Amino acid sequence: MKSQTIEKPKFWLFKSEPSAFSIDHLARSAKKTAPWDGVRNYQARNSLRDDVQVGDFVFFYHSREEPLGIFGTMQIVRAGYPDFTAFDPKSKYYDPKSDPDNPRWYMVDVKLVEKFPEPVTRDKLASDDIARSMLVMKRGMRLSIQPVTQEEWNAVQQLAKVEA
DNA sequence: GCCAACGTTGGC
DNA sequence: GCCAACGTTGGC
Repeated sequence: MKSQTIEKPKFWLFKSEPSAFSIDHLARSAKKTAPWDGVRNYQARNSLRDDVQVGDFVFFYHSREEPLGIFGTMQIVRAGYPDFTAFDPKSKYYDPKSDPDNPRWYMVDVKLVEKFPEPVTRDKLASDDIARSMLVMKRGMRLSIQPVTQEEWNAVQQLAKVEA
C-alpha cells in the first residue's frame, strides 16, 4: 500500500478585520486574487510557510466588526513565499528584523471562490453541533490562520445554504 | 469602548 | 531560562 502518498485536501480559516481587508476587497481585486499579507504571528507563519498548499480551501472570516462570521470561501493559488510588505518601510506591516535573505514572514495568494448570500455568523455557528466546536469559536483564540476539518467544512457549507 | 486572554519582549 | 511588563486581539 502506498496510500500515504495520497494528498489529503486541506481546509483552513483565515481571519481578517474587514476594515483592513474584507471579502469585498478580495472580490474587487484583479482576478479576484490577492496576497494574504501582514500575518505577524509565528504559529500562523508556520502554517503559511509549511502547510498551506495550492488547491487548499479556505473560509474567509471577518473579525472585530459586526457581523462576525464566515463570509465565503477561497482557494489557495500560490503557496508560501516571503511577505514583501515586511521589507517596505512605508508598509504598516514593515518589520526591520525580517531579512530579505532570511525572511521572517510568509504569505500565500488566495482567490475568491464564493461569497455566501448571507454570512454564517457566530450565532449560526454556535447553533450547529459540529461548527460549534471549531477553533474560531473558542474563547481567547487569536490565531489568524486556523486548520478546519472536513466535517467542519461540510457543516459550514450546509449552514451557508440555510435561509438566514 | 471595555477588558480578558494571549503572544512577545527584555531585564535579570 | 524565568517571568513581569507590555502591546495586541477580538468577542462582547
